[in-house]
Amino acid sequence: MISENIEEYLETIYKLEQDVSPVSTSALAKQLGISPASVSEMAGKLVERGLVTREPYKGVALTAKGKHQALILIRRHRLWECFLTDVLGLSWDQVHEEACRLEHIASPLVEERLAQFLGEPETCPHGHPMPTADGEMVVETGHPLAELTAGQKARVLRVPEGDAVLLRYLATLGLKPQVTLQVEAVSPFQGPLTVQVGEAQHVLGRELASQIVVRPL
Amino acid sequence: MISENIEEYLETIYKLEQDVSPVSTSALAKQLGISPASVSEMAGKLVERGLVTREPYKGVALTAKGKHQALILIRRHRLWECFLTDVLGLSWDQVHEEACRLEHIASPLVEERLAQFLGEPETCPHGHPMPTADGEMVVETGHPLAELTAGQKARVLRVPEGDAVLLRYLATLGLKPQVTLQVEAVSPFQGPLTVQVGEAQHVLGRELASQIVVRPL
DNA sequence: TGCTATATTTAGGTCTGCCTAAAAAATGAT
DNA sequence: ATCATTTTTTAGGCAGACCTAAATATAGCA
Repeated sequence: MISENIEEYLETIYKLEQDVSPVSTSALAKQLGISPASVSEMAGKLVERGLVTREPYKGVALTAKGKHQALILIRRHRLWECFLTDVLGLSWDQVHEEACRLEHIASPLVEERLAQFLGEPETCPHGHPMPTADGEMVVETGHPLAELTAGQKARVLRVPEGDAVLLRYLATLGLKPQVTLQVEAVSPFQGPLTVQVGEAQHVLGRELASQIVVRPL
Repeated sequence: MISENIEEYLETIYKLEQDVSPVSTSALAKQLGISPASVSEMAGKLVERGLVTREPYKGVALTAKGKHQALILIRRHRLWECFLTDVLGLSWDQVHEEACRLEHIASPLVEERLAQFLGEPETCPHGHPMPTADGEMVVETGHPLAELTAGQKARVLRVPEGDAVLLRYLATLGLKPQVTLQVEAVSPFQGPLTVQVGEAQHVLGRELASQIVVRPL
């Protein structure tokens, strides 16, 4: 009844809405890699189905129903990611793309059994929280690493999930969820941060550091 | 490059070709649950892609390329079936349908890792052989249970995979691959067979018995 | 052999989801 | 406040995969 396509829209709208709501046509088009015209057209269909509300020339926002759907999708996505890393041993930069396809497939039964088998994981391999089976999600509040000051210690909460190149780099630094680190120095004027991770010290660009969410200790 | 749709066609043609080749338009249409007209149209596209050969008004047959593709699909299908039963604990009547969707998703990497994780299974839960990663399959020769005579012992090789109702019934009889049985009696005039399975005796209609493939002992 | 019944193919149409190009609305800079 | 730029929407089209109805080919039987 809800096509894979529509599922992709819902998920993408959900993610973009974390930053700004409503989500503009162009932002959605860019993220989905299709033309704004197509998005505008599809927005109408999503409204018809009661999945989003729309303010013409402003953008779309998920309804409760749409949000619920999106969270179910995100749950399935993240469960598959856990499966692919923990069970099949894929690396964390490979699993997002695979899970993007698998998420549309899992029936509620498979979703439930998979969650049980994995031990009801609380986060995906990148540290993002697992929505519950009934479509609720609690996001642990944190701060971008870039906001810390010299001397502060913190634990990594989550890292971006979609950028494979970035993830491979973070893996070499040992910067993954649960790891604790200490900021050694913060260069002024949006300069890089020096952080201690385990035995090693690394210099991180401000742009990169702002994408890593941590909890100061 | 090859759509899910085309994958379904290839798989279905492969299965129907086990009985008769070339596969007629109407047989394919019936199996896929779509109109003969649509099949006829798609047959042309499959020819263009070099996946089948076609004799107008006769039917289609897989080329080497098409057959290879089909076997890869069947491998993925059966690997997912193993996963769903052995790992997630679904019953054998539930897994075919789920695997029909999953088979289109597995990348070669996931396929390989899944096979390793499952211990390179030789058959699916219904006893059908697993094609190799390079698209080869050896089918153990057997006989329909219906062909046995009274007194013969046999081991079950495989049962039909697609009919959930049938599978639930067979499960209650304990008639699954690897099980040994003995034919107690064969009623004449296409009548039922009486078979001993473990401690129990069951009466099987001839139609049912002809769908169960066994190896006489 | 000829005719009827069945199977197959062709023709024309629908729906989904994308596209480009053009029109309309909003934004922002002077 | 106006005008140029950007964003959004509308209009018209295309491809994939399905449909029904009509035309054509095959096959079985008298």
